[in-house]
Amino acid sequence: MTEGHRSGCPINLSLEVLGDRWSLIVIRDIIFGNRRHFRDLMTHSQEGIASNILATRLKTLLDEGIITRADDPTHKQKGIYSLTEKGIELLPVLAQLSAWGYKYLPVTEELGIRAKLLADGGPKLWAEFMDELREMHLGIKRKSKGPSVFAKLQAAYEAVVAKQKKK
Amino acid sequence: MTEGHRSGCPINLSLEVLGDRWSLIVIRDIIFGNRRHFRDLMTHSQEGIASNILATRLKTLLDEGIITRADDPTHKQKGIYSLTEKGIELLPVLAQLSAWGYKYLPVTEELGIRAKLLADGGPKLWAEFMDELREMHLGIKRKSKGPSVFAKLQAAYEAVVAKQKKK
DNA sequence: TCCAACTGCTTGCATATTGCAACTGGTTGG
DNA sequence: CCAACCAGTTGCAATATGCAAGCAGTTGGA
Repeated sequence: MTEGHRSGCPINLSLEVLGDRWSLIVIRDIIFGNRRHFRDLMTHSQEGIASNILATRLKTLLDEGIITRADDPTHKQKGIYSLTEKGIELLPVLAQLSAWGYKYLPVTEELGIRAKLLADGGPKLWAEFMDELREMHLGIKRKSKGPSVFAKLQAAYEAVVAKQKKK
Repeated sequence: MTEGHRSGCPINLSLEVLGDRWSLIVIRDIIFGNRRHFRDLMTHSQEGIASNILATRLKTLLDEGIITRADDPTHKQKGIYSLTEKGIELLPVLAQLSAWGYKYLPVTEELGIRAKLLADGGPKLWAEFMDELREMHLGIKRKSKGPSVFAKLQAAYEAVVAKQKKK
């Protein structure tokens, strides 16, 4: 039942899967940056993840059923990584974690804006975003209600960056 | 501003503090098990944390202002660890993480019951619990509304354990 | 008064993980 | 045909983890 696990506690089991400095960073970039390829995740990472670490993380996320990998029809070597429902439901975890970080840690303005919008929007906004993720990653159509949460978060980020450049 | 940090992203900064296999386990035991002493945290841990690891984690949690340490008047060597407001506000993070683990990982019944109750109760229950934690750790009185969330979670856990023994 | 048990840790050492940089084998488009 | 791009792999040094034992002090009971 609990073979190989330290305990059957849900928090512990979650930490055994996600409790390191990189796994949730990868999930974050897939969700908020819509990065779907290996190179994309590696080179556009704010934190500069090393290729071997990215490779091992993607492997364990695959093994855990948090993401899937499909061949990209446009390029024989490219793989497309997608979130599963299990992966999509990590959004509330990321949202709470980012809300806490936003409140208590030295967040930069441009990288904090998404956290602020997510925290202000609350669970209702998260659910809407998760529906968009289901469309993007699982192909499940949703009733579109105007501009997507994804687009709004992205636009807010870019607006802050543009404002900073003017200074 | 961001000295020594990989990036100013709130998720990243949170992971730099909490992103390992043990930090949130310690917070969990303080919150849900009300373990306040070193030995208490060490010997009653479900996962069997080693003393050196516990010591380094407590030190970084102190440095980060997530917990505080006070001398125990009943024993010159004992220290009492308490949560700060910053630590108490990790409850929603733990709640989301445990909800995810409860849904997707091989949780045992007795250790999953708290996750279930927390998930069912939602943010309103979490807020109530956080008020109790403020009373227990910060000495901030609250208007008591009958049995505490802490007690209810503990009772539910013990009921499951008792039921299992009968079998 | 003495001693066993308990207190919060520290130390030494083996093993595992991380992080960096270079490299591999293959694909693609011009 | 070749430079640029693709998803990783490999080797190696530095760091972190995990285990067991030990330490200096405190406490409570006989």
